[in-house]
Amino acid sequence: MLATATHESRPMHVTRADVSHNCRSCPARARSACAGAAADELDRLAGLVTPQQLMQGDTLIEEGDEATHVFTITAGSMKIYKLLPDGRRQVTGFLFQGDFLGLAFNDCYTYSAEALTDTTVCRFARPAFESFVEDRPAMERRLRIMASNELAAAQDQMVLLGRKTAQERVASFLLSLVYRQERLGREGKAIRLTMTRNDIADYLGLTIETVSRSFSALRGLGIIELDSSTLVRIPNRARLAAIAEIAS
Amino acid sequence: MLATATHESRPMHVTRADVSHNCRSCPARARSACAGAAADELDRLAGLVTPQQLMQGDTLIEEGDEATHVFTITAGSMKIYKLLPDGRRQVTGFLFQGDFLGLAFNDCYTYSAEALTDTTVCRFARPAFESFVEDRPAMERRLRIMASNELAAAQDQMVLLGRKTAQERVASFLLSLVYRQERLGREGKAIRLTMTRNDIADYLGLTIETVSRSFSALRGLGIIELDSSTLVRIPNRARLAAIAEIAS
DNA sequence: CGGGAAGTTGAAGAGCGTCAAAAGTAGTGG
DNA sequence: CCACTACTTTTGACGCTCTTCAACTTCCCG
Repeated sequence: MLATATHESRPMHVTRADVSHNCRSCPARARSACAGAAADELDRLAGLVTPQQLMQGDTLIEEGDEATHVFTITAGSMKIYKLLPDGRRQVTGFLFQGDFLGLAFNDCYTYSAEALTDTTVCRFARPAFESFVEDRPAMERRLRIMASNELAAAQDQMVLLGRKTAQERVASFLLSLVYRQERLGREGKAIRLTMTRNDIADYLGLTIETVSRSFSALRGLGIIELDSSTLVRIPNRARLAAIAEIAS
Repeated sequence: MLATATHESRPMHVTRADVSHNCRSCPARARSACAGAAADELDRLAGLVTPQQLMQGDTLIEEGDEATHVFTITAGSMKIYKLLPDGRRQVTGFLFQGDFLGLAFNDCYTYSAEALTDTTVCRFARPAFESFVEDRPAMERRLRIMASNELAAAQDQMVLLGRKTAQERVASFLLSLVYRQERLGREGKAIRLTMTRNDIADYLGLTIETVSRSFSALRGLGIIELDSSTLVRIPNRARLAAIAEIAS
C-alpha cells in the first residue's frame, strides 16, 4: 500500500466514493484515455479499475520495476523522472488530471512517478487493460492520439533542453502552464506551482539556483510577479511569449 | 516535385520498380507501420502509396506546412528538426529504413525532414491512410506501439540533453547507433555516420567544435577509432557504454 | 592540382554550475 | 501567540564547461 493513512485533515479533491467503480461521473474522463470508450462500455471499464489515493511525495511507480499496471490521474498532479546511475535526475514531465501513465512502458517502467500534491489515480491491471483496448479500436485510436501529442510535446522539450537559454526555458515552462490552465477552462493570469524549484530545475536541465535567478530576472523585467514562491502572476503574456521564443 | 532529376550516376539502394505498388517485397515492411497490415491487405495498402526518391539534401517536409501526407522510409536516412525564430536548430531525430514520419503531426507538420543520403520513401495521402488505419485495428495498434517506442526514446533524449556532459552525449549517441545497427542484424564493431558534425551537434545540443573535441577525446582514450571522419570503429563497447552512463 | 566545404584544434570569454550564506516559509510545541 | 527548528528559496562569489571566434588541416569533386 502506498497510501495507507487516513488523512481527513487534508482536502481531497475527489473522495474515494466518487471515483470507485463509476467512470460515468469521472471528472477526468473527457480528456483521459477513457474518452475512447463508448458510453455503454463505461461500466465494464469501471470493473477493471481500482481507485488509489496518493499523498504528496508518494511514489506511484519506480523505474525498472515490472510494469504491472497503468494509471489515469483523476485529480492532483505528479512528476515523472529518470535517474542516471550517479543520481543526476531528469524530470521528463509533469502530469495532471486526465493524463495517462502507461503509454511508454515496455516490460518494465521506464520512469518513476511521484505525487506532487495529494493525488487520485485510477489503477488498471495491465493485461486486463490491454485486452479491453484490443477489443475496442476507438480506445486504441485514442491512445495513439495521446501518444502522438505526447511525442510532439517531447520534441518541443528537446528544443528547450538543447537550444534555449535558462531564461527562455523558464519562460517557456511558465507559458506552457498558462496554456494548460486555459485548456482546462480557467484563467491564465495567475499560476499556482505545485512543484518545487528543484523539480523545475530537473525538468529544465538547470540547477535550482539558476531557476531561482531566472525567476528573479523575469520579475526584474516586469514580466512575472511572485506573490509567493509558488504563485506566479503574468500581467502581460505577450512579453512572456516573446522571451520563450514562441516556438514552444 | 521535390526530387525531379533523374540521377543514374548515384547508387540507389532501391530502384523505382522495386518499390512502386508492391508492399509484399518491401524490405522495410517488417519494421515499419505497414507491419500492422495483414498479408492479404498489402495490395490494397500498395494502392495508396506513391514511392518517392530523394537526393541527399532534399527537403521532404517543412515545419508549418499543411500536413497532407505521411511517409515510411524504405531506404536511406533522414534527419528531422525544428527551428527557433532566430535560426537555432534542434535535430529531434535521425530516421532510417522502416521509420515512419507522421506520428506526431496535427494539422501542420511540426518539424522539417531532410534526406541525409539518397533516400526512398513511401508517400501516403493522409486522409486515405487514416481511413485505411481506421478500418484496421491491428494497424492502429502498430502505430500506437511505434509512438510509444518513440516516446520512450524521446525521454531518453531528454535525459541526454538535460543532464549529460558533452562526452557522455557523444558516447550515448554512438552507442545508440551501434544498437540500432545490431537490431538490423549487422555487426556493431564499426559505424558509418551518414550525418555531418553539424547535424550531430544540433542533435546533441552542442556546437560542432565541442562534438569534434569529444570525438577526439574519445579517440585519445582509445574508446573509438576514426578511420575517417564518418567511419567510427568501436573496439570495446563496454568502455563506451560506461562513459555513456548506460541508462540511455 | 585547386578551390570550397567539412572537420579539427587553439585561445579567450560567457553562461551556467558549485559552494556558501542569508532570507523567507512552514510546522511544532511551549 | 511567539519562539524554535527545519526546509525551501534567494542571493553572492567564484570556477568550470562549453561556446565563440579564428586559424589550420583534411577531404572531396571538378
